[in-house]
Amino acid sequence: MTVPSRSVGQHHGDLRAELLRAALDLLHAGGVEALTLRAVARRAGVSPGAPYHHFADKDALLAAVAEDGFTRLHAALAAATGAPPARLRAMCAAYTRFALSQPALYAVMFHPELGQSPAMLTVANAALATFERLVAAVADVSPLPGDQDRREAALLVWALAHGAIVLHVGGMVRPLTPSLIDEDRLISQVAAACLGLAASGPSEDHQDPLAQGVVNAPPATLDDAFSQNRDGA
Amino acid sequence: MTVPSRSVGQHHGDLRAELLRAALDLLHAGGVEALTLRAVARRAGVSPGAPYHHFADKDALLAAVAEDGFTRLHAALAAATGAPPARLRAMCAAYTRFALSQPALYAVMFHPELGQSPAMLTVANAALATFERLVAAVADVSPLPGDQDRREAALLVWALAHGAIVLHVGGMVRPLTPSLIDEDRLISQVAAACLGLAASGPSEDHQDPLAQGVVNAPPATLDDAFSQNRDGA
DNA sequence: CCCCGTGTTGAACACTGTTCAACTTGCCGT
DNA sequence: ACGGCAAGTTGAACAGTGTTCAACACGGGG
Repeated sequence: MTVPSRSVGQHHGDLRAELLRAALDLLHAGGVEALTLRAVARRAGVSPGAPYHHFADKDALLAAVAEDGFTRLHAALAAATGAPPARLRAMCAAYTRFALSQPALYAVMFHPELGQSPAMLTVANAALATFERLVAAVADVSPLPGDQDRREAALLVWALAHGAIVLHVGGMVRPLTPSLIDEDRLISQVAAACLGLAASGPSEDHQDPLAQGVVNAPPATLDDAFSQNRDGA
Repeated sequence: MTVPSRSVGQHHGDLRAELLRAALDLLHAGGVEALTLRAVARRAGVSPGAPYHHFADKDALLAAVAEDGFTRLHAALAAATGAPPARLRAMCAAYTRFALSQPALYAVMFHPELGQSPAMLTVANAALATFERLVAAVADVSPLPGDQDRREAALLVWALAHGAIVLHVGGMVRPLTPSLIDEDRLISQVAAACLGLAASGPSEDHQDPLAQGVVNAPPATLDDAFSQNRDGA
């Protein structure tokens, strides 16, 4: 059988990794549309049919690229430190910075009609788990409104960050509000909004140190609306 | 000169509209990747080079499709009625329903590395203006936190809805939390979260009627705020 | 030593977006 | 009423894409 994961290959020493590297280079250089299978093979110095011995499909290559991206995103999120409330802000900043620093990779990761493997979803799930744990930590400080599930709250935090980033890099926001939202401001906006969304319990008793940013909404008390919506569904 | 917008064409009575219609049909039937320029021409019964006399590019066709989509989205948003807080919920529901009922069109509208024309951005801006006015109305009821700009608040509302929808239809959320988020639940979540995000002022004094049905809450008694928003527009 | 299987090639196929010379067709001026 | 003009359309072509496949090279095991 000779498990194929360790067969280093004859001609090029493990071509698979080199293909992934070439794909990332092309993605970083020329965007998503420059990431063609033939160009990847060309850049790796092999024939156009060679990648099919390492990836079943172009989508499989894309999925592998996305998986790698999610791994690095997970690491970037895990590197955000601090006490729970401030850490959520640091995490949102790390997330936004990751996406804005390599938007093409981010697009591949999240626009995956182009390739979406179970392995990729596993890593994506791990990244979400980081968010989820953090939202749970924030919820310990100021409890989540109603009986809102922490995973759903984390999902909403993720959705807000993702939506803001996608609208921004997709060129939707910038022409709408020219020069009003730059990158740093976007980071602050997302971080502040995520904080307000994740932990929207009463907090005027303890002044959080997170209240110093650009916008930073003081949390409110809409718990009843949330909870009443929750039990109805 | 004979302004070309009214030349109905010789062979087919205005082919441009028929091409757009064919594109929408293909989009609805087979998704984004089925929307090929040749297939559009095939479905309209013309040769593959014919569309180039009505659209400069494939991206121009896509942009026209997106523009039409934004027009219909704008109409759907404007059709959401009710007093400000409940109306924001109805609007989120209308938005989510629009996106979920035709996800391929929504993808074309918002993933526009494929075609993005000034006309399309104008219509998109109009749709955002609807959100913005509504957020302003909600802000009149319960003021926005801090000195947060209303346009930015509307953008964040939009970002949250967009992110949740994209993660949902992109298959990111479903496999992560299987069978936990269905469409109705997503609508409720987005609506509730948008409400919490847009108007995060104290609200325990007046029990909002927005806390009941999933969509289309009966109107409340906050018309003054709404009218105040209306005359401003 | 030869054989065998993995890895690779390069040519092929069907398809895409795009261009262009030639042709058709309706409208307008004279 | 007729000829000409310009817009509309065609169908073939080109480059480039994803994908497949018979043939070939090269390593290690008998």
